[in-house]
Amino acid sequence: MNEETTFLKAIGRASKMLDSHFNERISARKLNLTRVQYIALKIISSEEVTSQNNLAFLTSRDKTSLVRLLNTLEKKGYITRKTCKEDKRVKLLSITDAGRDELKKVTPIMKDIEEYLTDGIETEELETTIHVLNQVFEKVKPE
Amino acid sequence: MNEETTFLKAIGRASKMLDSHFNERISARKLNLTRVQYIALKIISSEEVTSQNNLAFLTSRDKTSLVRLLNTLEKKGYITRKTCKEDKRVKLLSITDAGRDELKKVTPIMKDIEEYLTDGIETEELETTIHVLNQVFEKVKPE
DNA sequence: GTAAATTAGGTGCATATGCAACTATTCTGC
DNA sequence: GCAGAATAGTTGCATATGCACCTAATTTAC
Repeated sequence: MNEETTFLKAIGRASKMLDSHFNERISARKLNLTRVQYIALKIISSEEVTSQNNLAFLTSRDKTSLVRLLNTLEKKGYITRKTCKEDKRVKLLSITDAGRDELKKVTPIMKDIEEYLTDGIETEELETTIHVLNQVFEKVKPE
Repeated sequence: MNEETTFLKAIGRASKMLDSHFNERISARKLNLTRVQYIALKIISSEEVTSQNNLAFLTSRDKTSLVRLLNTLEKKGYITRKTCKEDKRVKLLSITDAGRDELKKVTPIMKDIEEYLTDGIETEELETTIHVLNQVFEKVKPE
């Protein structure tokens, strides 16, 4: 075994499997959202007003990544972009009814996955894990 | 806060930050390996013989993803592909001297990152976290 | 022993990601 | 009040990823 990279490997593998598992469940139900699209759409639906840059910050992604992600969501008819009147550089994002419908279908799947993956793990172990992972995030997060 | 997705969110964010942090360190040193390229190259260097399909299995990735990853590594001169004599469908992968040199430069960076990220975390907490993450992996891994 | 199934590797297509460089707009310093 | 700095969004380029489908080689089933 590779002692010095056990921790990084564990994080990377778990994250990768989580993604695969999500995609499997989504495509099995013939739904139409990737994991990142889900994350973005959920934030857009819950925020009062969101700019693309703000969304990039909230998802810890480069703004260029968001541009293309939002192009896809817009093409699917799940969001709209509207130029802000006060600052014409800014585009305000909002979710459409179709987007809200899709979100309503995908959200319980996320919940199922969380339940499935955490089943059999002690509450205390789970809390420790979340705590440690959040420490990792805090240590290297931007800003 | 979003109670039902705390665990998944923590995994996703930590993994994402880990990747960003790796890329920052690599580009700061003007090195020439992405994280996935590093993972693949390391396996190729440590295995006696490796086929592309085996590497896809070992990295939990689709074989098409590996094809293109290996194209890149081959173009960089870090690996070679050789058709297997016993089974002409198979291509055997091996690392070149240039690949070994690059690997030698990147490996300590991975070690540094692991040390940096785990610094200040109790050994017991760390073990719990690795254990929990590996359970997640085992639950949803392929095969 | 040959046809059918399986396997290894590969392409085409769609999505995701980040860096560098760009445009348009707004802010700031003087 | 205008020049230069900063900011929001965008495009070009390179890499990564997986699915559907393809070709070539091997295995199997009869």
